[in-house]
Amino acid sequence: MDLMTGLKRTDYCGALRAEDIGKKVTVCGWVQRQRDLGSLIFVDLRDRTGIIQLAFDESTEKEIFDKAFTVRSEYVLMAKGTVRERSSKNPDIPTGDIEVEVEDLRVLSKSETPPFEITENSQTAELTRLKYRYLDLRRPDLQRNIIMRHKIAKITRDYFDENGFIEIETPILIKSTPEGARDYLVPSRIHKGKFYALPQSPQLYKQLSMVAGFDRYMQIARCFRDEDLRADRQPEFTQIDLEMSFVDMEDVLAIGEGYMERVFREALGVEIKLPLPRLTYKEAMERFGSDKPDTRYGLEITDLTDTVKNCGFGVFTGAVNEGGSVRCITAKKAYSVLTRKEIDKLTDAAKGNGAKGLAYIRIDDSGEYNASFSKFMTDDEMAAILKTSGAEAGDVVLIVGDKKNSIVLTVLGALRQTVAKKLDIIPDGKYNLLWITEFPFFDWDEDLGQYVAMHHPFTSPMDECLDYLETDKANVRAKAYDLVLNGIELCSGSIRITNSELQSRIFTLLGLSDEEAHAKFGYLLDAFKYGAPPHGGMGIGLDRLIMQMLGCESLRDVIAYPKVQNASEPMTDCPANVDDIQLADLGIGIIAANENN
RNA sequence: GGCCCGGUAGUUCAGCUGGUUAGAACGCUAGCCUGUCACGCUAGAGGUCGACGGUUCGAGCCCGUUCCGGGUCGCCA
Repeated sequence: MDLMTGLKRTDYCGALRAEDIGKKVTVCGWVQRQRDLGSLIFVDLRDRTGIIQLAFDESTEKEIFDKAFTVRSEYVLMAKGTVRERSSKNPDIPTGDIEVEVEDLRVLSKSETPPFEITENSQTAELTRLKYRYLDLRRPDLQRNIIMRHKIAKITRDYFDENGFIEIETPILIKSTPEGARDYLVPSRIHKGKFYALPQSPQLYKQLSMVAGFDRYMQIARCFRDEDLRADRQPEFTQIDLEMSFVDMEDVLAIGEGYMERVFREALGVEIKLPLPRLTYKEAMERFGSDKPDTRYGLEITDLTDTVKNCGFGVFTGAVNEGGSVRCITAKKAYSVLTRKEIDKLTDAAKGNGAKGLAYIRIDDSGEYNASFSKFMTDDEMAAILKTSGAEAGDVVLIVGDKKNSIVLTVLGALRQTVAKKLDIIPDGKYNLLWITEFPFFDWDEDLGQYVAMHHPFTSPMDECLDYLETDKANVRAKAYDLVLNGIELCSGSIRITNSELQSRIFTLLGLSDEEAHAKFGYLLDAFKYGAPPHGGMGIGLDRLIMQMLGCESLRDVIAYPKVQNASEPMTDCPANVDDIQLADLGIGIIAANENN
């Protein structure tokens, strides 16, 4: 007899309620726990909706009771019976008023003792959980996360569909364009020695879809980047990719904002106030020292350049005289937390970020201060710094000066985050979304010794910058925008270039000859000869969005089968060696095989 | 590639200044138990202390190398 013969599930475990008392039900799921009281056995049966208690009484159904006796954790059961009121209720679970008095029990599958308990908030090492990800995913918190992910994807498709977007699948095997992140390469059997690449994003295909006249495109697209991992970075990740024709930046931002409002409302019941705040890149850097500022807390950067430009401390005046600046953050009520020892740690971190050092003033609760540089300063000069920085009794001022403004700002930006965590001033349950606009078009690459595109070479410069593209590259700004959520870059996009003259000007500025440009992106440039509508778009990091919405600390908590830090997957043990026949088929030989492999 | 943190029963951890047979809790196994729900009680099994090498009369502990994991910088148009 087939295991399922004669039985059909009528209800999910967690869906049963007191209203169902008296109802004949059939439920199935996994054994959370079996409690054997002698001549009475209880089994908690779990499925994706929750837990229902099954009750077995030796005196009424001996044969079924004996079967229940053998049941162990994670056995798969199907049970038919009658819902009844419990004689002692459990107020801690939604089904705690009822239980199923079992009349037919089938063990559909046995289970070995699992390597860790299937419970919420597991303390088990993540590596162990990832080796047995199918068990880890049974845990209620991960079930919730993955189901929420489904829900968000559904809201996403609904929203963009209602706004006239067409979902188009773009290829996974594409041509490598070795710019930006490293590509994952896929060898070709038919064209030995040639390679496909996995897309870092569907960028060029979505622009081609605009040329093709689809007008509004979206895709929940898998993207691949062969770079090192972080808590918020996986080598393969999912992006809500979109592109719109006949629009300017405001239209794209409006669609993006509308999406955020919708997804937060429908998935979390959280209202996001529109329009979202905006900061230019320059403002964001000067106030927060970051192009993805966390605005849930203050601790903003103050410019001390004017205050210290004539002071007695050579480090400060030197920085100012060489065209740099001196700036600070003022940590309120930080005297007891930011001890000398802590500041030493911060100094090391600041040096790691490129600063020469870190100056500080610590003010105790009586207003007495102690500064790392006070012996170089007059009392008036110190007083001026305290006044500009807004420091009061109990505060700590952290000061960085450098001949390069970018170093001063990024170092203070990093300190700002570290100090906020140490002071524990970052509020929970807040979703601070904001746009960053007017990104620099060019970025100076120290290694290459030339300017490269900060966003990508198809990004349109701002109209007012067109006059000085060649003469003042450092000040050219782009029609590029990011959406930031609680200090994480959630989304990035731009208005694209559709004018071929401008595009070739840009390629020239990036040191790309016509031939090179054509070899790399010829199909796009050709396409633009046949009527390209003005267009722009963006990509929204779906994994990061879900991670933030659910308050998770790692992308691994919202991706069903994630990779670990060395880009491998512990469950399947990939990547793995392949046999020589496969390699021969592809015309590939391994040059530097690791001896340990 | 750099830096920081970690690796001891199945799981989470303790293990002193280097000193006898490496402990606890949970889980697991067996027995008892009629209203449990983290059931309770009794007994039991379970360890290459990540690996290799060194110092030492003696190493879980000290040193070196290495592997693995986490975080981060570089990197991520």
